[in-house]
Amino acid sequence: MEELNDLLLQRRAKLTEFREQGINPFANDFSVTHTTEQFLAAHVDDDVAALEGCNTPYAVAGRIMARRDFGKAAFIQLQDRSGRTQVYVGRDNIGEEAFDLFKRIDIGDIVGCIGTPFRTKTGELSLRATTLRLLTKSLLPLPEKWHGLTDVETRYRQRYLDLIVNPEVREVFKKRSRIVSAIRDFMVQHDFHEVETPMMHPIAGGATARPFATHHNALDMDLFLRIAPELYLKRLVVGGFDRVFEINRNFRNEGISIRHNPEFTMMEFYQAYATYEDLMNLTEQLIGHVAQSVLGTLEISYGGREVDLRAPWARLTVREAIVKYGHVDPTLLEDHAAMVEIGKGLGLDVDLATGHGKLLTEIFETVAEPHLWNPTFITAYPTEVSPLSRKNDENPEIVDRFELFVVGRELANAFSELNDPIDQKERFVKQMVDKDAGDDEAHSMDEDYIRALEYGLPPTAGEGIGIDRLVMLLTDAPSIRDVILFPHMRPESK
RNA sequence: GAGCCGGUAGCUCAGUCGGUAGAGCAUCUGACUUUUAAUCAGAUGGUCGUGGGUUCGACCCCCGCCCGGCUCACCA
Repeated sequence: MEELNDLLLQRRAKLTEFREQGINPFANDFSVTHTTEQFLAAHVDDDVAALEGCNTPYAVAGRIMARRDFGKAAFIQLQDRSGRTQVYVGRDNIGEEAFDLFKRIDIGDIVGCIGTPFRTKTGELSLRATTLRLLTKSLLPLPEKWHGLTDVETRYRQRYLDLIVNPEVREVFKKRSRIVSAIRDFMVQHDFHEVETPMMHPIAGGATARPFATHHNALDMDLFLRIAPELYLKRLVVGGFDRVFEINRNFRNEGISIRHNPEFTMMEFYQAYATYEDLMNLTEQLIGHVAQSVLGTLEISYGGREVDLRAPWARLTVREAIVKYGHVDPTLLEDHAAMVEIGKGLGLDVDLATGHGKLLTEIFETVAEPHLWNPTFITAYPTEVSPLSRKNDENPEIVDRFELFVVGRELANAFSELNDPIDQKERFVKQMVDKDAGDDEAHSMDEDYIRALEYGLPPTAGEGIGIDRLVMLLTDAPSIRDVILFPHMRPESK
């Protein structure tokens, strides 16, 4: 048996009372004509006198967020998807019977009001209700009006409550929606074709990460939630979709942090007959377009610091960044023993057996990444850490790849694709060796992908952009949980 | 997975050398027909995350566990 405290019992008692009086506490027959925003916008310029004779009826509906009672009249704040408006409820206007009902209506209840506009003594445009109906009885009390709901655990677990009481949270998610729309608009304008590829993969490929495993009963086969759509999207380029993109979830069975959620949203796109350098230009334009259309500016603020998104963005190689931010003597960059010592000095778990490319990457991440505040493209990644990238024509030790960093975080990863099926097969084979040696993040062999490459993948560049992180940047959110409606949580303890 | 911090009324928070828990808002009762965190008077409301231990006595001290936050590790 569920235990109910006084607050809950009182509301249930009112529910029963309403039913006994023939009032449906979950009515579904109220027609709304306007949002609160439309109502306010219609009369924003009208003064007291102009509204005097205004008999235009407005029917609005929403949740009661506050009420201020004066015996035979009251003001309530009605909240709908567009915002809030104040409604004046007077006994003389709605009648005695309706007013009796109104007196038993709680904050949190959802009501429908029909009325006409007027301005109060203090000048606030309000709705004078002539009809007020209960549409949904709320059985749980809302958080306090002044401090609201701040407990982060409750905010994430009961996002509906967070959304009811915290308008800035609603704004973040509205903005997230506009950001995704702006991205789609941009991609479609640039002749990219949107697709959806499998979320359940027999082989988890396209990235190095531990997957979630699941099982298909009827087929009696193991499947993995995808860690990246990459290999499917490139199959589509083979198929002739020269420009494709997908915005969807990836799943990685790894740690949770302020910037990692087990499921996260990524846009991946592929453009045939383009190089990673073309994608740097496209990325500047894309993020510029999104920021401009959603925020109206390219000069934004994150965590109290200015971020300048205006193109062109800085471009540095991994080695240049190490020299610039790590103050490393450039003549030592290729001296493995010296660099191992520098790595150890930084507290990295490296030794002489560590590959030079991996070593440089780790040093870069430690000394440079946190300083890359304004958008910066980092290029010339070691081949060793880039199994799917095309080797640079002049220097096979590096690949044609960039990563984009903003506010000290990786936001995008892109490269000219490896389209030589023989080279690709060799790299898969090497990964299989690593896997057998115990590296459970190593790539698996994907025979069908090799077959697709054998038909011929045109020269192509591809990129992945972390949508959650982009939203964090553009909404000034400190944690990825603030931009994911239902972030992953352990089950509530009973 | 490790370290640090936290969990007290519906919400936001106090609290004590270890002596049986308090405020504001919400709720309930009453007053009030132009308020803006309305106001005034009164009242109700708690297994102090959970399970042990120490103690005459534990919200407080000790141990285990659960949940969360931050940092680190893995990674995007």
